[in-house]
Amino acid sequence: MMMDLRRGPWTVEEDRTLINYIANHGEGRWNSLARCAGLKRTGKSCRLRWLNYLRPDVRRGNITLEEQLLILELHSRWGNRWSKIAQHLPGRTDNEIKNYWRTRVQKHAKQLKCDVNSKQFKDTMRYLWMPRLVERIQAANTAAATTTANITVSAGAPSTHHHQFNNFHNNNMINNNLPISNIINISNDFVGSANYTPENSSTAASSDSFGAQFSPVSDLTDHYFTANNNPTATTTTLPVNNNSNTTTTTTNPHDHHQYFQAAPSTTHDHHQQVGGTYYYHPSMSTTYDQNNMSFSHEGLNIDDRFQASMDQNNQYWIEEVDNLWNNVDQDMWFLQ
DNA sequence: AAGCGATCCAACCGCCCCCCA
DNA sequence: GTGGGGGGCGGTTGGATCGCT
Repeated sequence: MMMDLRRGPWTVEEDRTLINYIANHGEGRWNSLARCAGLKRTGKSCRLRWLNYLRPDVRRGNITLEEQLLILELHSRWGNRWSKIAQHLPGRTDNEIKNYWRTRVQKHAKQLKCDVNSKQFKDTMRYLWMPRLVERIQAANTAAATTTANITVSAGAPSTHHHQFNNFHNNNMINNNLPISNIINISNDFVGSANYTPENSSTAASSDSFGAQFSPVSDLTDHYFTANNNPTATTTTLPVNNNSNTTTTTTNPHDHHQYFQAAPSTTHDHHQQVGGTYYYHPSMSTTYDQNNMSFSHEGLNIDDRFQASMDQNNQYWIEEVDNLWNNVDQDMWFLQ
């Protein structure tokens, strides 16, 4: 029997129903899940809503420089294998990466009047944009390293999302004035970061770097993300809904976190992780030596690195993420 | 302030593969 | 072996928002 199925945007009530159901019964078997939860949605719709939006470890906000670099690199290897690429960017969804690629990269290819699949364009990516990214990442980190202590977390890029569950994530990731140590500690999955250091950064786009290759993906990503298994409770304040200015102080987010962790995952891909919240910070964990094609770790521990770079980096990646794509003239010259 | 094109991104679609009865 | 359901994946759409004139 064909029951009337809802389509289009999810309501807060539907979200809540899905979240509660998954918290109690786990995910998977999406069609029966949709039925049993009383959602008038297809299983696919539920799956997508959960994986791309509601699951607690989904990471929102602008794509960082490091993430851009990784996306370019991985895409050059695997093409449009979005889910495969997403596996190497914790908290990012294939959908998000795909959207990023289409809106930024493909748009730029169009501006340059060349095919996104052409060798020309791929060379431009590898030999111009990627070194350019590396430079910017290094510049951001160099500036960040000069920043000193006692930093509290301030809003980086204001989220355009207003949904209560997004606010939940965003509040916990960057928008709360929590001490850094708390932010770090409520993570029990990943604190990911990276720092590419080209051998000769001031001429990274010059001929010296043209032949340089990045290390194999496994090397790259193994070094990108390091685990932090030190969960600690904290408290936060959540907006009640998008149309209201009222807020409510809930149980700590880590309780919520544990709540989600109760639900076992039954999927088999990169979405396997149900529990956990990513607290990623894009800075200064690992240094990539392009000449030796190897990585090395900085001596600082993760808290120090995080503290030292937080403020600066927030500023930098807002300003510089867009600049990557704004040198059309230079790119044109390169193409010729 | 209004109109309008550009941009973003959540959600959907269709195809395909895998697994199990 | 095979048919059907579940689910993964890449491509596309459409509504909301942005930003420029």
